[in-house]
Amino acid sequence: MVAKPAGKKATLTDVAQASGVSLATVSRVLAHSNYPVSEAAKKRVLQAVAELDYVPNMAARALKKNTGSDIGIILPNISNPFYMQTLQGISTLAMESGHQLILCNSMRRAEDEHALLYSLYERRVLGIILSSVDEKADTVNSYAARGMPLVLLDQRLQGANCSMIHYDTRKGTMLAMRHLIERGHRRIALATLPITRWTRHETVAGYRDALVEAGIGAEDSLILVHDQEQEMDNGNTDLQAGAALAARFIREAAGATAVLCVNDILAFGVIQGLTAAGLCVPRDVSVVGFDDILLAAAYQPALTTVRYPSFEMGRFAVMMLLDALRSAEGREPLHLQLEPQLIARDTVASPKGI
Amino acid sequence: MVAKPAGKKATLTDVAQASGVSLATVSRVLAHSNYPVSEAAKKRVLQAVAELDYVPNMAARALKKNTGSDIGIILPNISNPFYMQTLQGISTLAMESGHQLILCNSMRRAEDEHALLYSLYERRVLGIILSSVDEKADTVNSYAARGMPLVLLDQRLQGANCSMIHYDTRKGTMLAMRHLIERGHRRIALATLPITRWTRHETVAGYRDALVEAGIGAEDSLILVHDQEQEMDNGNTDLQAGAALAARFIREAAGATAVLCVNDILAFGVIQGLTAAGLCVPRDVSVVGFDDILLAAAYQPALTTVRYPSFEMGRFAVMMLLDALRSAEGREPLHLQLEPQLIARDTVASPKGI
DNA sequence: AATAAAATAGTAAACGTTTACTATAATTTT
DNA sequence: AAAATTATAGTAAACGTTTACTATTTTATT
Repeated sequence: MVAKPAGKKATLTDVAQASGVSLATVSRVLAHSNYPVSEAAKKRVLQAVAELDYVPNMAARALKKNTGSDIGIILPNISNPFYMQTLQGISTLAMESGHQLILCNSMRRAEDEHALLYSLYERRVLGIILSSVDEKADTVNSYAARGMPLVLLDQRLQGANCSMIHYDTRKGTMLAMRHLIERGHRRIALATLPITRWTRHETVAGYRDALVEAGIGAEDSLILVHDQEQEMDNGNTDLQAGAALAARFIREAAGATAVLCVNDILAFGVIQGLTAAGLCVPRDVSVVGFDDILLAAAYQPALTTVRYPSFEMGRFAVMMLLDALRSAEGREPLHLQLEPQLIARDTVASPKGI
Repeated sequence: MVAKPAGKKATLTDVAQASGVSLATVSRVLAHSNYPVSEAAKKRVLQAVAELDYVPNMAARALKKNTGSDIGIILPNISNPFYMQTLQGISTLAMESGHQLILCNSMRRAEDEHALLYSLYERRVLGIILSSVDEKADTVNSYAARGMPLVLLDQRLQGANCSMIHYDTRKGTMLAMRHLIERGHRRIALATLPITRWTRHETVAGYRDALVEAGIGAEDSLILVHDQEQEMDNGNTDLQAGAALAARFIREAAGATAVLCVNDILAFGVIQGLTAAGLCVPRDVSVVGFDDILLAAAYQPALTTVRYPSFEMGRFAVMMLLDALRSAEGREPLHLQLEPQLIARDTVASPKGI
């Protein structure tokens, strides 16, 4: 409680001296070793600790034991509400299991991502949870080969030799498409961000599959991809991209009665753009999003969307990491796929005239 | 590039051996010391590093140099979009200045917060950015007295002996109130979460001040505080709290034409509750929020709110920390107050009949 | 009562760095 | 050309822990 004036911090040696026992005994008491120590000695040590305001030095411990207890996590963009939930899941489980989190932000730049991976490796983190912006698996594999446990978050990187966790995006997309088709929509647009990640490719595939399945046949002119550079990402860009895509929808997607948006924020942007142009959702155009972020339900009209269990994804990512740590060296990478769920709310209606 | 088979990781000694120079020379090359080393030696060292896939051990370095380079951050709830922006600001500046972030989640529990503070102290972080849920300043002060640089985020803790950064909440509240009053509102309710933190007290004070200023006079029956336990916070609670408060507004705030909500999410909840009860915003009731989260602009109707520069708050928090580190020991704690700004959008109208 | 096992305590050697010293060669300065 | 710097290299002592050994005492087992 009482703060020491200043000066150097007390060390184990100081405590040993003050309590009249050996260095080893002090260490045993303080590191909660299961080596037996008499109650008397324990008491004296604890008292000296309190008197000297001794605080263990984790760097020394980490050096000696040659292992930290931290988990590294690299995200491309912290301010995406979607990752927030995931981060909450990660943090919850990490804390429960006594690990601390080193949070890194790659800002969507592959070179920053590489630098961060390296610095996490330097720190000897236990493992790394990564949502990579690198489209090649080389870097990731080089760390995997060095024995660093890695979990790829929300993606499936071709040729990557590590565990991955992601959603069944194709299925999710089909869920959304069927929902629209069942309500009578035939011309359905897809509003998407650049198709780089695997998950986006899956979305496009699911979109086409559903169209074919329904006997409508795919028509790529209805795939609206937002090409604009996403340099400075202040989190606002998805919203703006949505508005821009709404404009293109009106111009280019003649006769389309519905639009599928690859995430909820994008959907909000689209709805905003549509509304600004005098169109009414869902009367004139139906809209479906992805993710089911917290605000999807609060939106007016409440957003119909495909729910991905983002909190759970975070928890599972940590679980996979811990599991990889427990089991011996040679463990096969795990692939986990989480199930999507359609949440029908108020942005979908039957097209006019039906 | 090439991964080593397995085995122990290479150390400085290994590199020294492989390159035929001394340990000291290797260290000098690798730690970017300004001690002169011949080009020839440097080259040989670098080559050996590549061959052995040597990676420095940060724990050893931290031990020897007796200082880490990490910044700790403790938030009560990561999944609040408001903190997200702040976190982005923190992370951006931290990264620019070469620091890593240890992210901790106190889950709104004071005892967890204490444990986290201790473990950050154990790690010898450079400083801590804290949004405390503890209403006493004792714990914080004990770390401040031990010389740990601390920045309190988004709050002003009475008697705390450390730097703080927060918004001018009272002014922000008055801004919002004046906006409503100017448009003819006379009976204005305040929808708030439990009044624990200093910032909430300021809100209430600002609310009363504005009412008095306008010659209306404060009437506490229009202050609606959501008392419910906020045990498990999945981020959804503010939304639900808002809906609950909307119900109370309708029951208890007879004749009120507007409601001020202490954050945007709460405002969304209130609007939802109001709408569900058949009331129209802003025709029947005007609503104002606080924070201006990303989605406030995208909401339908777009939310009128008081913007707090949350991204900047994050940046400033890191700046204050770095500043405290640069300047010698005895530095007075800083108090920084950020200016609010009213963002007039579509949830405020003149009351009916005017 | 003798022996084996467990409990308790201490000594000293790591862990992988950085850096204060010391030492020598190369370069300036006078 | 001698003296004073400067550049370069090496040795060895920390930094604050943990833990393998060794040594002693206590307790349990026969």
